[in-house]
Amino acid sequence: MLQVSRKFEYGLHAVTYLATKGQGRVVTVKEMADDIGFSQEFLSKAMQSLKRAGIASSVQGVKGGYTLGRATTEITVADIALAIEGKPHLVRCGVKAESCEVFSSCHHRGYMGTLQHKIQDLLEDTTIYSLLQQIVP
Amino acid sequence: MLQVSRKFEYGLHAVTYLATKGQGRVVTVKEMADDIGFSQEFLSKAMQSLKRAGIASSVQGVKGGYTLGRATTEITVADIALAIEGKPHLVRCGVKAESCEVFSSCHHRGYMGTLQHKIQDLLEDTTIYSLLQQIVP
DNA sequence: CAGAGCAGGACTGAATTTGTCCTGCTTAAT
DNA sequence: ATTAAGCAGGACAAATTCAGTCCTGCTCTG
Ligand code: FES
Ligand code: FES
Repeated sequence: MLQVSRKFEYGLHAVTYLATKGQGRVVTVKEMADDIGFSQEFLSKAMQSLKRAGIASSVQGVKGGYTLGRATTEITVADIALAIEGKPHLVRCGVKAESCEVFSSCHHRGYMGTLQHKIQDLLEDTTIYSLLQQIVP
Repeated sequence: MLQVSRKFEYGLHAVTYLATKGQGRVVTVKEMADDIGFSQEFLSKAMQSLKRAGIASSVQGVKGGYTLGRATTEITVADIALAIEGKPHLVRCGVKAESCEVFSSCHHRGYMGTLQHKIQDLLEDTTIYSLLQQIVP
């Protein structure tokens, strides 16, 4: 259906939220969830993915929580998508060739590949920094 | 997961298939399905969607089948996507606002909107004609 | 050492996708 | 007129994916 996953939306919200809080500030999942209006458990999953990708970094124990792992100019929307949804596969043969019954006779595999690339480029062109700039106050 | 639906793949295959057969030629679903290697029943669904959108036109009765509804230069990938998957909704609030719990506090709705537009533009930029040109013989 | 909070696996329910089936309608050919 | 090929489309079933919950363990502060 060419729709972004909910987990990705959670992640993007979380990152912009952290960004507005400033780099140093450690924020707990509960605080974020309450503040934004998400399910705490599920947001936690998204944060874990972001952490593994280095986009967020975590502090454990009491007084723990999450911060951004790097500057907002160094985080693109593509990074978040990759962290949360994994490598994109616009078509099935992207994940494994056998999933396309007609692999050998396929005429548009090449096009779909470049299309995916172009979409990827769109996502890479937007950093969190520039995303925040776009907000009208 | 930002992946195109199988039905769309079926439809795209079908359109390029019809295109290579020439405008006048009426092709039956069975022929297409056998030839390409798809499930006849399911391909039939895709064809019905294409028909409703005017991309394909059908001939009923014995000796019936499908033809392209208009010239290959007048069919874009976006048309096929629209016919088969309906209007695209990259984010949920695109379909209805209530599906976003945080509609009022959302920072990236604007961006997602323009992103969707850009993707749409990519799809509109490719006609079936130009797609067929790209095939290396 | 108690408790706040992250890490992550397992699991469940919901939603969507994918595919099949069946019935009816249209028309060419006999 | 009858038959059969083929489209139209609704209903349904299976499979897959997504969304969300639960539970257990680990880490650190006070
Ligand atoms: S082989 Fe995958 S789209 Fe054709
Ligand atoms: S309101 Fe829909 S993405 Fe924010």
